[in-house]
Amino acid sequence: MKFEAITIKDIAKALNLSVSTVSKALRGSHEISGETKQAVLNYARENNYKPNPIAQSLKRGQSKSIGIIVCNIDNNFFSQVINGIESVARHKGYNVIITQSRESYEKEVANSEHLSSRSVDGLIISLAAETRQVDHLIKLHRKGLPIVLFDRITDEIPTHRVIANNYKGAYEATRHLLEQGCRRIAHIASSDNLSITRERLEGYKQALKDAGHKSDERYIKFCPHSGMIREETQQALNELLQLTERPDAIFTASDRLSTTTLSLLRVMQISIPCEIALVGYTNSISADIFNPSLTSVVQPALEMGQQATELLVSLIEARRPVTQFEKRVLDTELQIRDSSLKKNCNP
Amino acid sequence: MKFEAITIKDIAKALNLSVSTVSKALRGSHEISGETKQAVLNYARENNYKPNPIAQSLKRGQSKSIGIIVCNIDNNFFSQVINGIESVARHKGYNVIITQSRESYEKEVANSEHLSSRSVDGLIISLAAETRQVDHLIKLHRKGLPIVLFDRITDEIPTHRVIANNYKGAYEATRHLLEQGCRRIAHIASSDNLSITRERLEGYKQALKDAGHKSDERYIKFCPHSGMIREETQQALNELLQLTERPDAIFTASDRLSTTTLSLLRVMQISIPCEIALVGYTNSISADIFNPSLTSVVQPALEMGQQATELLVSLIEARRPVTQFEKRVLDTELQIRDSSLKKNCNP
DNA sequence: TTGTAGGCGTTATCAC
DNA sequence: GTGATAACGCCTACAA
Repeated sequence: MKFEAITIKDIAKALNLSVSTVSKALRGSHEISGETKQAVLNYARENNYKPNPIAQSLKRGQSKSIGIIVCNIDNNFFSQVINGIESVARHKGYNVIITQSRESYEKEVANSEHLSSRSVDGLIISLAAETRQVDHLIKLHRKGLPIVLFDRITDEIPTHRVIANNYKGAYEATRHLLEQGCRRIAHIASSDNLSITRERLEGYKQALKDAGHKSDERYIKFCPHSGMIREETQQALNELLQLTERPDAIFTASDRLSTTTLSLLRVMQISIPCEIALVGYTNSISADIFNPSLTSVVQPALEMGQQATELLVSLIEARRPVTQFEKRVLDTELQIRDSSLKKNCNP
Repeated sequence: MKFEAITIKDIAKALNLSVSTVSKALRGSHEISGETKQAVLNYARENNYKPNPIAQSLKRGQSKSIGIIVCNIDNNFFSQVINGIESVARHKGYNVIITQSRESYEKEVANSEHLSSRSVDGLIISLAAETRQVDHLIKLHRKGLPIVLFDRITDEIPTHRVIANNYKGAYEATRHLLEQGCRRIAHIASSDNLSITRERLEGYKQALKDAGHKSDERYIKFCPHSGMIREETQQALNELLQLTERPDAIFTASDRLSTTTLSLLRVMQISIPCEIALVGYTNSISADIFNPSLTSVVQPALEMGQQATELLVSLIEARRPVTQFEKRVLDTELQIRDSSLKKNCNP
C-alpha cells in the first residue's frame, strides 16, 4: 500500500509552469506575479497539496520533531509533563516522539541513539532509575544534539534543566508530618543515584534536623526501580516494620512508590494515619479518592513540560552556540489529606 | 545549532570509493569484494556511521513511523494501549508518534491531517467523544493511508478493528450488581455517539432484561466529554439523585467517569456500596486503593495495542490491497472489590 | 517574472 | 567488482 500525495511537480505539470515557480508561488515570493500565484494557490488548495515534510526535512537538515525519553508514560506525572511538552511543541511546529526507558539503562541508551541520528532535532529527557552514567547523552550532546533535562537530571551535561524544587517539597512534607506529632518518620526513596532522590532526601533530613531530630539511616530505604517492582517496595516496608522502634510515618518519594506503599500498608492491615501516617510524592489525579485520601507533594508537571520545551526549541533555533544555561526550579504544592492527619486518631 | 553526522559520501571520499560502492558494501551486497566490504564496514563502525533515516524515507516513500490518536494519554487505559503499540512497533522497526484529541473533533481532524501527508505510514486511532462523523478519516483512508481503529470505532471505514467485548463487559458488571441485590441500577455513559457507549449500554440493558427488569431511560445519563469535564458528571449525578426512586447502584462506562463519580459521591457523603453500589470501567492501577476499592471492568489494554499494531503493520507492508478485514474482540475482566459488595451493609 | 540546475543522503539501475 | 547516473520532493542561487 502506498499513500499517494500530490507534489509540486504535479502542480507544475498541470499548470505548465516550472517547479521552482510553483515552489516560490507557494511560499508567497514577491518575484511571482499575482496571477500565477493565484493560479498555483488555487490549484494547491483544490487538490489539497501538502508539502512533503520528509523532503523538507532532508533539504533543511532538520526534522521538526523532538524526542522524549521518560521512564514510563503510565504515570500521571509523566503523562502530564508530556501534555505540556506536546502543547508547546505543536504550537511551535514540532512533532513529538515519545519513548519509554521503563527505568532501564539499556533502553535509555537505545532510545537516545535511535532518536538522534538526525531523526530528531532535540531531546527532552528524564533519566532512568538504573542510569548511573550519561556518556551516551554526552556523546550526542557533543555532536550537537540539543538536549533539555527535566526531573531526574545530571550536571554532567552543560544544558538547560527544569526541575521541581525537590528539596523544598520534601522539606515541607516532612515538616508537616512533624507537626502532626510524628517522631519516627521513615523515607522510602527511589534509586539512590537519581538527582530527585538526593534532593528529596536532603530536604527530608534538613527538616528533621531543623526540628531537633537527627536522621537515622535505618529509616531510609531505597528502591532501585522507583516502585516499578512491587517486591522492592514490599521489602523496604518489611524492613521498616521490623525495626524495634517502628516508624510512625512514611514519606514516599515518587509516584509509583506512593501508590504501592499505600496499597501494601492496606494489605498488611496497618491503619493510616493512626499507626503510620503517609505523605507521598504523586501527581495522581485520584489521590483524593484513595483510602485514605493521600497527602501529596504535587509537582507542576504541565508547566515543567512546557518550560522544558520552550528551552529546547530556543536551543534548536539558536543562531549561534548557546553558552548560558538555565536551571529552572518550580515550586511544588503540598496537598494535605487524610493520610497524614492524626487529629482523628486516639492517642 | 546543527547536528553533524557522517554520510556515505564521507566514507566514499575517505576510502577513495564511489558512493554507490559504499552503499552496496554497507548493505552487504554480493557484488562487492570481501576486502572492500570489510574496509567500508570497519570505517563505518569506527566513525559511528548511521544511515540518515530521513533520506531513506524520502527514497523509499515511507517514514517507518506510525501515528496514534487517542483522546488523552493521561489515562491508564490509553497509556497501557500505547505501551502495547510501542512495544510491537519498535520491534517491527517503526517509530511511534502520539497525539491527543482531548475529546475534541477539531483536534482529531487536525491531528489526523498532520500525521498523514506522508509523514506517517499508518494510523491507529480511537475516536474523540465529540466525533460524530469520520469524513476526515475516510478521505485519508481512500488516499491509501492504512488505518486501524480501536476502542471507539466506526464501521464507516473498511479496515481492521480491535475492541474489548464491551457488550459482555457491561453485561457482567450489571449482572453482578443485580446479584448483589441492586434493583435500580443507573448507568452513566460517555458521549452517546461513541461505539463503546452504544455497546456497553446494550449489555447493561440486556442484563436487566434477562433478570426480568426493564431499563428506564431516566436512569441512563450521557456525558458528552466522557468525564473530562467534572461538571458534566456532577450534573448527571444530581439528576439521578433527584429521582423519586433513587438508584441503589451506578455502573459507569469509562475510566474518567468512574473516578470522577467515585470522587463526587464521596464529596456528597453518599456511602458506597451501602447507599449506592458502584461498578466502573477502569484500567487504573490504583483501583484497589480507592475508597472504597473499586469493582472494575478491566480491559486488556496492552494486548489491544499490540494487536492493533500487528494489524496495522500487516496493512502497511501488504504487497497487494487488503480486502478482508478483521474485527478482533477481546475479553474484559470483572475485578470485584468493595464498591459493589453489599454483604457488609445493614439492610 | 519565470526557468534551470544542483543538492540534501540514499538507493536502484545500468554501464564499464 | 566498481562506478556513474538518476531519482525521491523540495528549495534556492543563479541564469534567462
